[in-house]
Amino acid sequence: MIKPRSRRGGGRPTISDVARKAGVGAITVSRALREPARVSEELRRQIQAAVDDLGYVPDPNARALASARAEVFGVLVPSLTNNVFAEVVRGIYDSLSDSPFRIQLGNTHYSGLEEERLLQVFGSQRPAALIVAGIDQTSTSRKLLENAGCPVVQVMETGPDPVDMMVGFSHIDGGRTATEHLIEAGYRRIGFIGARMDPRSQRRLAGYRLVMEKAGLFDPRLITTTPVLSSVSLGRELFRDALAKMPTLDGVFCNNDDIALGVLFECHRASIHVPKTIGIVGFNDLDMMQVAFPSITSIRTHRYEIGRRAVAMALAAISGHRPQERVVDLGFELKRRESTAR
Amino acid sequence: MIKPRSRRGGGRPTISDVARKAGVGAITVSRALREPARVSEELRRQIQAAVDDLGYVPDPNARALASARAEVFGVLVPSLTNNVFAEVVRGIYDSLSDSPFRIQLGNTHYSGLEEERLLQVFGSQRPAALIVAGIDQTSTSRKLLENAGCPVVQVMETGPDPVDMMVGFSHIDGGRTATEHLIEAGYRRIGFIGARMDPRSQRRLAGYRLVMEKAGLFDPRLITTTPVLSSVSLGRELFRDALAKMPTLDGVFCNNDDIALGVLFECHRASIHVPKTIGIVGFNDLDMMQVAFPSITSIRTHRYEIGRRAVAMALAAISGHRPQERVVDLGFELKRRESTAR
DNA sequence: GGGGCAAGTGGTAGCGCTACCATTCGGAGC
DNA sequence: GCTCCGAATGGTAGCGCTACCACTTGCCCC
Repeated sequence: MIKPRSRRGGGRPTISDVARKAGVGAITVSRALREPARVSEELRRQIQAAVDDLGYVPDPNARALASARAEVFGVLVPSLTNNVFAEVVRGIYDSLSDSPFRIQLGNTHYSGLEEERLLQVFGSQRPAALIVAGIDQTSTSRKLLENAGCPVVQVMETGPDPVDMMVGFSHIDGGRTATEHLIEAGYRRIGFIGARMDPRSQRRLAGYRLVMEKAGLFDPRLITTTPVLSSVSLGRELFRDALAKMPTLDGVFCNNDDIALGVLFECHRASIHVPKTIGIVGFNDLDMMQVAFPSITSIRTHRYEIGRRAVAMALAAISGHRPQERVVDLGFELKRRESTAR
Repeated sequence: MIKPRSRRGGGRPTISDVARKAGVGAITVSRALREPARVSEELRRQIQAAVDDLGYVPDPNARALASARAEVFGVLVPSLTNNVFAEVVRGIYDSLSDSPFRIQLGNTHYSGLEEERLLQVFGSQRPAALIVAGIDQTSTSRKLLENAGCPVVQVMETGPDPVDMMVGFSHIDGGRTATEHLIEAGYRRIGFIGARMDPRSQRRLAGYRLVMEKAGLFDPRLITTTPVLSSVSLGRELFRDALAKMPTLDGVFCNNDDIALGVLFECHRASIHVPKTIGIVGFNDLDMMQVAFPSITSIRTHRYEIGRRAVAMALAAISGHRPQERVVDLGFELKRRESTAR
């Protein structure tokens, strides 16, 4: 006694239903869907008709199992709410929206261990590509990436030793540029304020320090940081700390724009004139920086473009045309605004 | 001639490798992994040892195919960069990080058509649950949700007719509360400024209108909206438009906090005193509202909690304990601040 | 005019896992 | 002592798809 079909499947049409209806073999349907060029015009039309008629949608799980490759991009970012990564992710989504690839997004919470765990999980799906934020993976993570058997793109930063490919920019140079700008604008007692000091923030700080030392302006008491997650209100508090520690402060380079905004608000509240008494430079150049009053000088980074480029490189690699340049530096731009126009 | 194993598989250990090593049947391994209670202590230990030894990780695709159910939560939001949805998504991620469920995140770009397309794609995976933003699905989307064969949670809003479950709050009431507050604070020529007027913004506007009409203060020229995506700089522009149209404006209820911040900055720039000349109320209560100078009155919404609750309800439904309350209203809170303290 | 070759099509045999149904075995119940 | 039952385990047969290898044409080339 044989139950005819769909004992478990829930009765959705399968590829054989389509094949039967179109009067062809199942493989031909499979091919028509994946490599239309290899199927004759005629059959393609018949098959398409059958597909439309039955409302057939291929089962991605069966597909992944049979081909040992899932049409999934694994994406690992340290935060979902940080606008910076949200923009990168948006770039990735927009670039993949017309492709068959799905996206598996993971949140590492800035934790190397969490990253390892997620890479393990993602790897078990045999993804088509992996995009990970940062270049400071643990050695375990690095090994997982190297053995993933798919293109890997590290994003947000550039560095000397890519697992596979990289798209980003130099955070040291960003920190350097911001600090040089403050010095050129005439500021001398320039503080660094930073929250959630992840490796990228550390490098911005390193850039700041290089420039300050070279100018003979460095003083460790100018630096105010915390591992706490960044926010506008934290920016305000850190600025107050910095000022208490160093009342002669005349400028600040902030870790990011949230902090910069917090500094600006505190200046308003305490009637500290910006840019006369204090100059402010942010990092990332969120939309609101140009609207703020006074508008805030910031380092514009190309987050959305990083996402797009990462996908483009991964897709190229998947189709066998691995790009010449394994490391792409998208740079950044200093946006001079009122907050440093002394 | 038989090639022994892993013709395509890439040589990763499979469940039969584990079974052989542990000296048990493959099913027993499967059970030990999924329902440990049904396997004896003894075998469980042996199996665990074999798993650890081989570094076995189950293949989620094979699992999904065999069980006709993927361990995936499909999540559909209209924007990835809007902090409001980012917070909801973060709540969802945090709630699922210790579960076997993966997350498939889709970006509908506020488009009903895009939502339909994504529901189609997500549905083809047989997800364990679906979480979608909003309650205004197209009839096609609604049908797809109803036939998804899994728990469905609509989030961000409450309404009378859930597909399955709902977690959110009433945007009409939010708009009403914000407007009432402005009137109570002594403002009369109260404008509404809104960007990207999605259904939720429309309902906030409806709440505003109800209250204004009831108070005999309504005037259509008080309303300034645009379908353009919201941003701080757009808030500034819209406020200028509103003021040009209606110079006697003495208060604004903003669609969201970005717009409110743009209004505040423009007030600074134009030396319009807040709250004396203009009162400002935002919506969502982002962290920066309380730091702004002057701090901005806003309607605090519980985005993160909405994400967590949605997952909790879905998980309960999956395990067969569908919650009594199908519609959960998490409410909101008016945060009175300096921007309306006349 | 026969071999060679490419294009088009199909059959078979899995991919790695779990649903479904045995099967075994020890102990409770009469 | 026998039946009955539940707990523990295993075998078989797929889930829906694609890799791999035929096989059939038609046509070009020498």
